Amino acid sequence: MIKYFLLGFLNYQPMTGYDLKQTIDHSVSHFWHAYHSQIYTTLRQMEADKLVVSEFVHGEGQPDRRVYSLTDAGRAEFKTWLDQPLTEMSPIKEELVLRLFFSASRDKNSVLSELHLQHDLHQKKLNEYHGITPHIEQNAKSAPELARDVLFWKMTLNMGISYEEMYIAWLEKTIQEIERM
Amino acid sequence: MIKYFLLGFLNYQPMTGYDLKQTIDHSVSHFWHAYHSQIYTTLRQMEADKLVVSEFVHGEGQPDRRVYSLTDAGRAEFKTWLDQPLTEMSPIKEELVLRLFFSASRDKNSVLSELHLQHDLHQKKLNEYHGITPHIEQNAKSAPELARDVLFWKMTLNMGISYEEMYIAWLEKTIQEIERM
DNA sequence: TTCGCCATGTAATACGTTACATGATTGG
DNA sequence: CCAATCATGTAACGTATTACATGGCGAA
Repeated sequence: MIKYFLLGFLNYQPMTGYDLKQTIDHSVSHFWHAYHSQIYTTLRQMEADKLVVSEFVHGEGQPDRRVYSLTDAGRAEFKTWLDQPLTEMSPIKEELVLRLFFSASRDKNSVLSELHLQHDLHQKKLNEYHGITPHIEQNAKSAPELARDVLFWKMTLNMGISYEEMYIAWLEKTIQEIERM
Repeated sequence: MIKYFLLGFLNYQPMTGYDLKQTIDHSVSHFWHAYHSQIYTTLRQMEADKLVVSEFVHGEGQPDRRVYSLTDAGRAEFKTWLDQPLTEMSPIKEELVLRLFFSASRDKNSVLSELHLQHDLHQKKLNEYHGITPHIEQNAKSAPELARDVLFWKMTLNMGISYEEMYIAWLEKTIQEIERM
């Protein structure tokens, strides 16, 4: 999976492992994440499989960088992946909900404070996402050739926003129910 | 993680690996899942760690069963886990959204049919969840000592329902936006 | 001078997933 | 008689996560 991810970003422009990590953290963190260790090792493997090629750029004053670019084979592999539709749902693993499932025996106040803490975290995420919107708009203006891409990026951001709004609403409802118990 | 999961269920009553798999699939599939291979090996390991003990029951006519029960150490370990609150958000990995992010170059109709397929899947899940509700109610009547637990189980089911409703609404909005492109 | 950022990697471990493997019973 | 369900496990592989490891630059 991370392979297609990296291919997808390198399809826009050549990048280093570090750039890819930054890009992932800043633009798709609402639906995916990856560790830098994973990114570097996967890139190496992809080069062995001839999906990418790297160029070592010696930085004068700056740190050295290894810049990866797609090969034709890499571009083809990416296209093949995109063209075969997803026929399953992505599984969910929500630790908070798992903990709540077993929380009947717990002290009411410690459950409540745990839920309040999560409420804070999700509220912060939501604010973050709202902050990204103008960022995307700007991208659209400065690079008109990406106009169509920008529309799709916005749709994925909307998913992040919808998810957090839903989560916050559920937390508030749940907190009220427990308080009333 | 799966360890605490299994401890949590065994805290209600002794069970076999098979029972645990069934229970997980039927009662918490909206926020967690596990493979039977994982369950059996984890149970063995937990027995080595003295968190559970197993009793081999030779089935006359029926298949043999290995029934696991919690030890005091297992019960304590579970309690310790429950008592230390979760301070982070569970990460999301949504393959559909990842694919959509890179879909600007794709044929509009193949994107749309992929989204329609997901719409179907999520609609089916939602219907399934609505089917579980009376099941839980019944559990509450036949085992009054679980009344408090049932309230928490319902809250987790509400999360599943909210999630699917949100997902379906987002899909419908996204489908409309792509159709208008 | 210390913290954070830039930049790269490796190693070890833990966890998840698919596939292999067996065999009895029950219902259509 | 065939498929589904009950019931248990192992093996191989693949991916994720944490920790280790290095070093320069710039700002407070």
